[in-house]
Amino acid sequence: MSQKIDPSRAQLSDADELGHEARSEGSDHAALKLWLRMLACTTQLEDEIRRRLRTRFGISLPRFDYLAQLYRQPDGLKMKDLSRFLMVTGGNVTGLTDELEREGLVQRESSPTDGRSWIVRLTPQGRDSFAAMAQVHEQWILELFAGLDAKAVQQLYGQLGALRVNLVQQQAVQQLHPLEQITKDKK
Amino acid sequence: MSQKIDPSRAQLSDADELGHEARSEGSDHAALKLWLRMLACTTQLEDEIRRRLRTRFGISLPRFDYLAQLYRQPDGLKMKDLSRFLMVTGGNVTGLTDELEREGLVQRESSPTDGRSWIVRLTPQGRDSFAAMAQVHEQWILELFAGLDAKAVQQLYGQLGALRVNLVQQQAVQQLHPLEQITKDKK
DNA sequence: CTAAAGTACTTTAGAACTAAAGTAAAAAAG
DNA sequence: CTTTTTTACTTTAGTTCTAAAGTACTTTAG
Repeated sequence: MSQKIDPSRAQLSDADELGHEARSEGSDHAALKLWLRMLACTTQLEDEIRRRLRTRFGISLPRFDYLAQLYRQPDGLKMKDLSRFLMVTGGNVTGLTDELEREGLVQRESSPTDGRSWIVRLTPQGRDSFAAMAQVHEQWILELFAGLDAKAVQQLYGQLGALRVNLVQQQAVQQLHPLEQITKDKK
Repeated sequence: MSQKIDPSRAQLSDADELGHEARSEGSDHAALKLWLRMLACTTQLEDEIRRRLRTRFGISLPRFDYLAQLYRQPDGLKMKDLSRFLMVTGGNVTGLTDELEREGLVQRESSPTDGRSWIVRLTPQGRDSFAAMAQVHEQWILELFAGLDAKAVQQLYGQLGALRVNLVQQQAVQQLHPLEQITKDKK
């Protein structure tokens, strides 16, 4: 039997917890509380999406992200660039590429200009598979964010942007998710 | 040499990217873009905190979360409850407990009422260690969120709360982070 | 009571990563 | 040129998790 925890029973009831939280305005620790709530929301969403990708398409989130990155690069990408875009180590990209190549979704081609590099590219099958998944994926997101109206979405987006500017300045670190690039391009 | 990626060079420049994002209001895919930005912010913050905990205190984020959960339970917790609160499997709690016990930060005691259960509790050393770490941790959060003023923090907090209500309703899933409970209790 | 079902923890195998070292090609420095 | 350094990928060992099965105790139903 699985040991996967049942989050529905975790901790106190929704109403109770949310009640407490609603009353905590003006108290100290505001930034810490915000951070912990952000973390909880994101973790929960990510786990749910990971679960759906697994059960519906039999694919892991890291592989989905990998394919998303290649999807917008018809000419393929060097593995080094994939590693940068996905923010993972080169060793990880090697392993993912091995698996996805074995499954026929991507292919390695040796670079004509650099004997050290591989160019990785979606196969036609990989392109079709990802296109189908991306469409369903976006529907899931719309559904999971249905609790927020358009105005709240825009506000959140803007505030998180400000947060990110601060992080970038502090850490000289910045990274976009592959799908964010896709949506940007679509206008 | 390490292969850890250098996110400062990843993708396009900050100004370029953020410029594009600023212009994307009113476009389609708003929820998807919000989600991807949330994910990017949270991942970045989490990685940074993980890194700081590692270099400053030599502790992993999962262990920090584990200690945070016990910190507010002077009478200890059953491992089963720890597993629920931390949203990880029982096998994971077994492993973490083994390590933290070996390091002298927590101790197992057999439950007087249930022969199957262990009660896990911080040792005095564990309590002192965590208290010191938690204080520094909160300073880090204040610093990383310095880009947001008090009003923005409250707005974000509220909007994420609404998002969470929706998630809870959809999934019957709900979970608080251990530190969020701590701050709630402190008033 | 006793059998069946459930629960708490542990163990095992495996997935998805990282850091660090290894190999080979390219670029830079002399 | 030739040497040194850097770069692109791979390999290896180790970490942190999960799912599933195993063990032992407890609860429930007859």
